[in-house]
Amino acid sequence: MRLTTKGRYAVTAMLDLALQEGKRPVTLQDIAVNQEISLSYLEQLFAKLRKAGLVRGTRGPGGGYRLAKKMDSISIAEVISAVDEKADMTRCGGNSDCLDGEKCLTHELWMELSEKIFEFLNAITLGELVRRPEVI
Amino acid sequence: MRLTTKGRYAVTAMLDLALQEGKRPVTLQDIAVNQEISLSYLEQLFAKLRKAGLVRGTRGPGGGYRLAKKMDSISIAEVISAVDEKADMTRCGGNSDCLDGEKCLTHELWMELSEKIFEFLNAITLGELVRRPEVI
DNA sequence: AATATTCCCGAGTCTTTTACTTGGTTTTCA
DNA sequence: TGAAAACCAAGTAAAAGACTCGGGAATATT
Repeated sequence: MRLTTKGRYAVTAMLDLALQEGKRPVTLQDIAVNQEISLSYLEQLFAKLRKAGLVRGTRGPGGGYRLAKKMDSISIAEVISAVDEKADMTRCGGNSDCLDGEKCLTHELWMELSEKIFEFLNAITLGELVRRPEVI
Repeated sequence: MRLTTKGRYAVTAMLDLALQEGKRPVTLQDIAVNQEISLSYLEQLFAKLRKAGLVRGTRGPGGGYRLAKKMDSISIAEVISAVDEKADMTRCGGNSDCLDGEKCLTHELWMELSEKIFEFLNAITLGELVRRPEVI
């Protein structure tokens, strides 16, 4: 579970969609201005979000993006892992027997922590975030 | 609160130190082999950890690094923020009035989430991680 | 039908961050 | 004295992040 600006862009954009839910679909142009980010880069992020089944785009004038699922069934972890290709952070691939058993103990600990972070972010939905306060 | 491989290296290394606490100090050479990372890069990370007052190094043969504080008073968040220079993830600097008030609402939401993540990682200490299971 | 608006797509480039390399110096133990 | 380690700094290579450009394809409005 990586947590970088890329993930932030995605989450913030999804929050934007969630906030406009029910109204007209949100255009990438709007979000681009909103977040001060390039349109084309956003398109690339949304291509991933779409592939992950999180958003649905409609073309033409008046078109834009909507959430593909209910905002309460979209977790933050889902959004983040949709956009960043997780490049095996452990290098020993979590097989937990890299060279010496002793030596990999710290890796194992990291994996555990990493899992907890995932669970944490997986337990928060867009819906909950939008319905503040007392998010968590 | 960024969460990247750099932070992972730092946390894993600190866990290593915590596990060896009481024994001889741990050399960077050991950690370098352990984590399959370059010695010099580790030195750079440890320079930051040292400046943050998290580790203490002793030179000469038989030397190495030890934790500078009790492992129970070192949080994961502390370790991570020691190594990565947080480059303003929001761009509006959290002043929450970037252009239009409405437009910055999503930023605000992100800030909130970000804070929660920090609190989460700040509540976990090296000590707790080492004394598994049931970390959290 | 024509046009403008939007999503969609891919290839390339610039920038920043990560990670490494090299070549040293200091301290300290044996 | 010599070796083992922390320290330090400057530069380079590799990867990821962010952007640019140039087009398509769908669709609502005129």
